[in-house]
Amino acid sequence: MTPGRAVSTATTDRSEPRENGAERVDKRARILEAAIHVFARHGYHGARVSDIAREAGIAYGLVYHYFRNKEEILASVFEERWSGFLGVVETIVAGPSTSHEKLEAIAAIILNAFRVRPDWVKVLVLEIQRSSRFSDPERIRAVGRLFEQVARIVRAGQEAGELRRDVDPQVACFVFLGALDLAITSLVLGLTKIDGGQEIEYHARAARNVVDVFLRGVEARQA
Amino acid sequence: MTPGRAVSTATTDRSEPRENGAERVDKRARILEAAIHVFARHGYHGARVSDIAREAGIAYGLVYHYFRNKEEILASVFEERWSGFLGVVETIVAGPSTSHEKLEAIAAIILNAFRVRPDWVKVLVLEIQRSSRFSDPERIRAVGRLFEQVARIVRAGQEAGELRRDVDPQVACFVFLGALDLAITSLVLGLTKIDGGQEIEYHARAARNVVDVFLRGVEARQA
Amino acid sequence: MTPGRAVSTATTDRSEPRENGAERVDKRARILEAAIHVFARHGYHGARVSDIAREAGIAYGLVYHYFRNKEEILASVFEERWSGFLGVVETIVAGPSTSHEKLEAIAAIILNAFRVRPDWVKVLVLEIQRSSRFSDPERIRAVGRLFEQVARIVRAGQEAGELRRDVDPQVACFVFLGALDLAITSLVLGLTKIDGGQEIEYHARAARNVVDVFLRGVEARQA
Amino acid sequence: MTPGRAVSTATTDRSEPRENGAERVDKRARILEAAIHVFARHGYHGARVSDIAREAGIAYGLVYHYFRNKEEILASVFEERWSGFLGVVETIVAGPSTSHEKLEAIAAIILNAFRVRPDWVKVLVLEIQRSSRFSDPERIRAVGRLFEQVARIVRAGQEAGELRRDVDPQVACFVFLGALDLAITSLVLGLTKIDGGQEIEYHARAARNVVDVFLRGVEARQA
DNA sequence: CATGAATGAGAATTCATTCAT
DNA sequence: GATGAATGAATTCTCATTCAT
Repeated sequence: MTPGRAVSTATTDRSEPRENGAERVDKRARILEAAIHVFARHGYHGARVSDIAREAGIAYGLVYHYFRNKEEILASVFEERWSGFLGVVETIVAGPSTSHEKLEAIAAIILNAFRVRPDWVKVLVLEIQRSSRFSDPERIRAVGRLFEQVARIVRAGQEAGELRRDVDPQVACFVFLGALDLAITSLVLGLTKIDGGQEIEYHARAARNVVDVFLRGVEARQA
Repeated sequence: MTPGRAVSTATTDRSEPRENGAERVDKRARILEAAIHVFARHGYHGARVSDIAREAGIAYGLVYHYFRNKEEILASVFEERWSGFLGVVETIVAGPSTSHEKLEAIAAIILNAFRVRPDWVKVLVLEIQRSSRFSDPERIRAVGRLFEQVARIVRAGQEAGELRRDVDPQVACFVFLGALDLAITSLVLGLTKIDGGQEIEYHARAARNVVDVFLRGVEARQA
Repeated sequence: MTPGRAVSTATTDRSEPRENGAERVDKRARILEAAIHVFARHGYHGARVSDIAREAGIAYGLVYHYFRNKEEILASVFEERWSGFLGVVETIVAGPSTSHEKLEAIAAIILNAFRVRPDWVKVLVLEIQRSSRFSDPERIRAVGRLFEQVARIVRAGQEAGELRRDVDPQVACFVFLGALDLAITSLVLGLTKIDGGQEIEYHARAARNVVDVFLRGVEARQA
Repeated sequence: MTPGRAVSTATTDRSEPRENGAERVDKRARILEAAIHVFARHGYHGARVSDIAREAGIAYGLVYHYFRNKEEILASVFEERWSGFLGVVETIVAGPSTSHEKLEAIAAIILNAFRVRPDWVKVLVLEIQRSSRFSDPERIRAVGRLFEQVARIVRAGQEAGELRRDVDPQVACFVFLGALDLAITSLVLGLTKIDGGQEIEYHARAARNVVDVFLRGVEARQA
C-alpha cells in the first residue's frame, strides 16, 4: 500500500491495516479529496473550511492540524496532483514514439482527465490556473514544466524533420495546450455536451482532432 | 467606432451640461474604471468595495447608487467592455476580407488588447472567465458569441474552399481561441517577457505566428 | 454644504449640540469608556470586543471603524488618559511650590485617581503597566516621562539644598513612585480596605504618610 | 534547606532508579522550568501549552498528566517558587540581625533574584502579580505574607527604638517593597541597563541605596 | 506513562450593504 | 446625489483539552 493514494484502497485488503500511519495519511488525503469536491462545487472562495471538514467527515480543527490554512489546502491539491500528472507526461515524452503519437497521447490524457476526475480538473482549470496571483512562482514554474515537455516534443520533431523548423516552439505550445485548455474549459463549464456513454469515444476523437489541426492546420491544400 | 469606450461618451457631447446626466455617467464610468484596476490588482474577491470607491475618488456609499452590489460591478465591467470588443470582431467578420485576413485581424485585436488595456484583459481572463460558475448563463452566452464569430469564419472558409472541410468548426475554435487565450494568459501572468518598446512588433508577430500555425499546422510537408 | 466635512459643523451652532461631530467623538469616547469598564472587570485578555460593543451600546463592527483592533483600544485608553494625567503632573512640577509640596500634590493626585476613576486605574495598573511586552517603546517612554518629572523635582530639591545630594535621583524615583504604585495596587486588588465615606481623608493621609517616609525615612533619629 | 529545589531532588539518590518516581518528578520539574521560560517570553496568555511541552521536550498531552490545566501550571510556578523565596525571607527575619541588616538582606535577595533567575522574576512581576484577579485569594495571601515579614521587621524595629514609631507599618511596607518592585520592574522591562559584568556590584549598591533612602529619607538634614 | 491526533468552542476581524443626514 | 457611520452576519483560525492507542 502506497500512502498518498491511500484513499482508493483504504480500509480494504486486510483488516486493521496499520491503523496508525495509514489513518494519518488517510485523514490528510481525505481532506484533500473533500477539498477538491467542495472547491469544484463552490469555488475556492465560496468554499468554507467547515464544508471541507464536513465533507471529509472530520472535526473542524483537524484541518488545521494538517494544513496551515485554507490557501495551503489549495496549494497541496495542486502540487500533489499536478506532479503525478506531470510524471505521466514526462514518461510519454521520454518514450520512443513519434512526435505525432506523443502529442496524441498527451491530448488524450488531458481530455480523459476530465472524464476520470472531473472535480479535480475543475479545480485546476477554474481555481488554480486562474489564481496565480496569490501564489508563489513555484506554482507558475510547475505549470511551466508542462510547457517545457511540449516544447521538447516540438524541438525533437523539428530536429527529426517531422515538424516545421520555422515555428517558434513557444507559439506551438500556445496552440497545442491552448486548444486543450479551451476544450477542457468548455467541458468544465458545460458548454460541450456529450451524450451519456459516449464520453470515451468523444474524448479520443477530440484528442485526434486537436492533434490533427495542430499538425496539419485548417487550411485547405492545393492538390 | 472604438470599442471599449462606446458607453462613456453617450450624453457628454455638449460641454458643461446640466452637470447631471453627464456627472451620472461620469461617476458610473469612473467606478467601472476603478473597479477594473482594483480587480486586476487584487482579484474580485480580494477587492473591497471601499477600495473601488477610493480609487474612483468617491464615497463608497455612492457605489450602491450605481450598482446593486459588488457582483453587478463585475458583470457591468464585462458586459459593457465585452460587447464593445465583440462589436469590433463582428465588424471584421462581416467584412469582405479572406478568412486568413479576418483571423489575423482578430488575433491582432486580442493580443493588442493586453497592450492597450492590460488591466481590463487581466480581469477578463482571471476573474470573469473563472467566475462563470456564479454567473448567469447570460455571460456564458456572451462568450459563446465570440466562438460563434470564429466558427462563422471557419465555416465560410470551408464553403469558399479556403479551409479544410473535414475539420469540426468547434475544434478549430478551440485551437484558434485557445492559442490566443493561452498567449494572453502568459502575458497576464508575466510568463512572456517583452522588451520595452518592442510590444507592438511582438504582438503583431505573435498574431501572425498563431494564425500561421493554425492555418498550416506544424507538420513538415513533403516537397 | 461641503460634503466630506459636513460632519463637523453641519446643522449647528447651538441647540442640537453639534449632533454630528459630537456624535462621532461621542461614539469613539463611548467605546473607550466602555473598554475601560470591561478591561477592569475581565482583564484585557478576558474582555471580548463584543463585550465592549455591548457596554458601549453600539454595533459590533463599529468598534473596528474607530480602532484597528483590540490592542489599539488598549493603547488608546492609555495614551489619551495618561497624557492628561501627565499634563497635571507637569503643571505641578513647573509650579513654584517646594519639593515637599510638589511631591505631596503628586502623591495626592495618584492616590485620588483611584477614588475618582477606579476602573481606569485598575486598567492602568493591571493591564497596561505590566503588558509592556506587547507594546512599543512609545508606551515605555510615556511612563518614563513621569519618572522624569519626579526626577526633576528631586534634582531641583538637591540644588536648592532641600534634598540630600548623595541620593541617586533614579533610586529616589523608585522609592517614591514604587510606594505609590504599590499603595494603589493594594487598593486595586482590594488588599487595603477603606471604610465607606472615609476615602477622601484616607487618601490624603496616605499621600502625606508616603511623602513623609520618603523625605524623612523610617529610622528613628537621635535627639 | 534551599527552597526552590526542595521538590526535585527527593527520590533521586540512587542512580538509574526504577525510572519512575524520579522520572515523574523530573518531568514535572522540567515542565515548570519550561513554563517559566515560555511565560517570560510570551506572557501567560501568549504561551501555548504546546510551546511549553516543546520547550520541556515532551509530548504535550503529557502536560495534562501533571497539571490539570494551563492555569494550574502558572499557579504551581508561583506556589513552589514563591514559598522557597518566602522561606529565605522568613529565615532572615527570624534571625538576630538589626532591622537595618535584615532590610538590606531582603533587598539584596530580591534584586539578586533577577540576576540569577530573570525569567522567573519576569513571570512573577508581569504575569502572576497581574493575574491576581483571576486567582484564588490564596495567592493574594501568599503575597501578603511577604508584606507581613517586612511589617514584622518594622514593628520590631519600632519596639527596639531603631525605627520611628509614628510610621504606619503598612505605609513603610509600601515604600520599601514598592521601591524594590519598581526597581525590579525597571530591570525586567530593560529600562535600567547594567554594563555586562557589573551586575553583582550594581545590585548590591542598589540594595544599599534603597535601604538608605528608606531609612533616612531624601530630605537634607540641618547640621 | 507517553504520544499526538482529534475535537470544537470561541474570538477576532472583515466587509458587503444599509441608512440617516 | 453624496457621504460615511453603522450594522452584524459570516468565516477563518487558534488552542486548551480530551482520548484512543
